[in-house]
Amino acid sequence: MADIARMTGVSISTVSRALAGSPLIPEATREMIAEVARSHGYVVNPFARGLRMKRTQTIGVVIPLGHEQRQLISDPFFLEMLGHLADEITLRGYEILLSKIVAPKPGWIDALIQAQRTDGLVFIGQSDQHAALNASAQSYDQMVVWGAHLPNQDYCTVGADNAYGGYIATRHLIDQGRRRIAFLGDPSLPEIGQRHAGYLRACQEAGLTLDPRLDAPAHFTAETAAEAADALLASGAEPDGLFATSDVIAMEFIKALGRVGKSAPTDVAVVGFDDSSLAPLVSPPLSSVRQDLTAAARIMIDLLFRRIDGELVDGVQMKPELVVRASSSL
Amino acid sequence: MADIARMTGVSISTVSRALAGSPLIPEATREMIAEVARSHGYVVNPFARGLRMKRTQTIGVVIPLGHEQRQLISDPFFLEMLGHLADEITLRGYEILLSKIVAPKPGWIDALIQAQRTDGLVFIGQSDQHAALNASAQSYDQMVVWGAHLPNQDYCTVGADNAYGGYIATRHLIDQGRRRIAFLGDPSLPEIGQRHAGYLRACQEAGLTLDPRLDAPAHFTAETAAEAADALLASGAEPDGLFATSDVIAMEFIKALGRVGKSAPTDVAVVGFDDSSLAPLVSPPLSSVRQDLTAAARIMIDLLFRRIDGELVDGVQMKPELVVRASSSL
DNA sequence: CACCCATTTACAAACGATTGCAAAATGCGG
DNA sequence: CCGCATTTTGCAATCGTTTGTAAATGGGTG
Repeated sequence: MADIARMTGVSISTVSRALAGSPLIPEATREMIAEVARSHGYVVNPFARGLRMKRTQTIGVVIPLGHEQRQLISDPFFLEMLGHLADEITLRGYEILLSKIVAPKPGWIDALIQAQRTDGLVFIGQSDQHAALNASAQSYDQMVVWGAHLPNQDYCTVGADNAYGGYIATRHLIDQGRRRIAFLGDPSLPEIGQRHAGYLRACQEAGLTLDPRLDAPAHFTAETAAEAADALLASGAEPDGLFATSDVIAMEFIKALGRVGKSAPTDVAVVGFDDSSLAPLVSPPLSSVRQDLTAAARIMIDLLFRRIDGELVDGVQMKPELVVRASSSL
Repeated sequence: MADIARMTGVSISTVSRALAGSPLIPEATREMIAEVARSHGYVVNPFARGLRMKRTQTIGVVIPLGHEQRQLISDPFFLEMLGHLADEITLRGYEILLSKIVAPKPGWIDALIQAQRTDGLVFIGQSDQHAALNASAQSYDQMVVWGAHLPNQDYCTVGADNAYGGYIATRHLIDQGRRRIAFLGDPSLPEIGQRHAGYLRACQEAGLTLDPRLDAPAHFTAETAAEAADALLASGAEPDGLFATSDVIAMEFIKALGRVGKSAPTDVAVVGFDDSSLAPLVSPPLSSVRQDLTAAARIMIDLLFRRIDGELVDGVQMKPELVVRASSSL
């Protein structure tokens, strides 16, 4: 900056003010300085600026993977969400600091905050870190989390109405005449727990008596989902409908069906969750509960910036919708 | 840091040296200081540190999307690569600054460099930015690019041997008795161009005369791929084999086949590229050319750090392998 | 006890910006 | 041509570190 000052014959402070667009600098001087800076490829040093301003112009995007280290790799949901978040953050002239946290240690969120590298944090999913998020939210407001809204929760979440999503998916299966409806997912995760509750409510409303063997835990990775699907089919529970809590799990189940000589939707009608980009591509095309991730990302970043500005805005819950394709209707 | 110095009764410089692990500080003092810092949740301010050291402890990961804005969203390749890169970078104690560049403007790479926010750059793919990469590489060494190695190229690439990949895919189709082998992809992109060359070589070696209608351009997004697939099938070219340059394109083609009452592999044997996580999930399971992304990411980051240390290492080309599944063999 | 060498520690100058305050330049009426 | 109000500009402190250099400390020696 000293160089630019010398070249333009003004002082360093004038250059700084001109480049920052201060009203103290007349337009003519300002343009002249900007032009010299541009032609010499000069840009302000973000570290010096950050040091002085105590602002990083950076948003941290965090992908917490509790026990599911490989989830990131197999589930397109993360990339779709990440892409939309990146667009929204870039749009506001901020940079993105990405953190993939594979085995969270106690205090990991506080470490992220203490590091002072970001002006705010977005978490893509709560994973199994509800308690940690709650603890950190006590003293740090600049964070927004994608996920379920839980009772007694002190952090700001944006997410689909998971219970409703589980309800409409199950309800749709019942409307198709299915009676032995299975569930595949890991209800210990907050979002999945709520989808599970919606599933139970739909079953109860329809007066279905639940065979406990139909209610199977399954993790997010393709491998464990395949095992869970095989186990479900071998259990003798004989499902004729399935609500899977992700598209990847649903697809693994359909493959498992094939292994025992059955198919969807003839033998089992299948509904997934996320309506990820691969749902319409597979065969049979997969019915799925759709969340609007473009809107979700916009809302998350909007809320985050308002929180950064000191406004303690609340979270938002979005209504998902069911997209019916061939996997669930004959 | 001044606070920690006061608490421990030493000077600021001693604290700094202790926390940096300098050999000037005896172990006892050093542990004491570290303990006080830890218990008070103190960590050095990365901006002050970066300002003084001219080191950011950050690697920029860049996803250039030339004209294919939506590619990121539909192709799992990026997430798989990003996940592995993140692991490797985190392992070395560096942070990740993510940039998704949707419509590159002239000078965009230099802007990234000038911004001085990173110690080095990794590009996931060259997109159509070969010239820009070459230009920036003249004066900036700390970058590694995933993609094709081109003649007269001044930047460091890591990538699969695309020509070989195209060759083994096509060769496999020929071995299956197929004679009218189509190509779907956009050869104007460097990587795809090389895969195309491999395809042509395999066809020539087998003495196949190429119907130009079999050689169809197709972009990476699901929508444009679907159009290209429909066009190919409507052209009268009557392919009995297909080499698609991504799994998503291959899956779109298989869907298009279904729309005209045909199927894979009976009517057309299909091979994709990337062996992404969805390839084994779809039906029929998709044959695909596999690149080892775990190893690729490790190599890229390794080369990048050696370049940061001033060692002008060359790029690496990796041998891909064909994974045969049901889509290409009866 | 003075001297010297090795360890430890402290001082102070960068690093590259921003900004409150004061000084200089400008414009304008009298 | 002077004085005053109003722009413009510049000085210098500050942000939180690192690190070269110098000083202090401690423990043998002669």
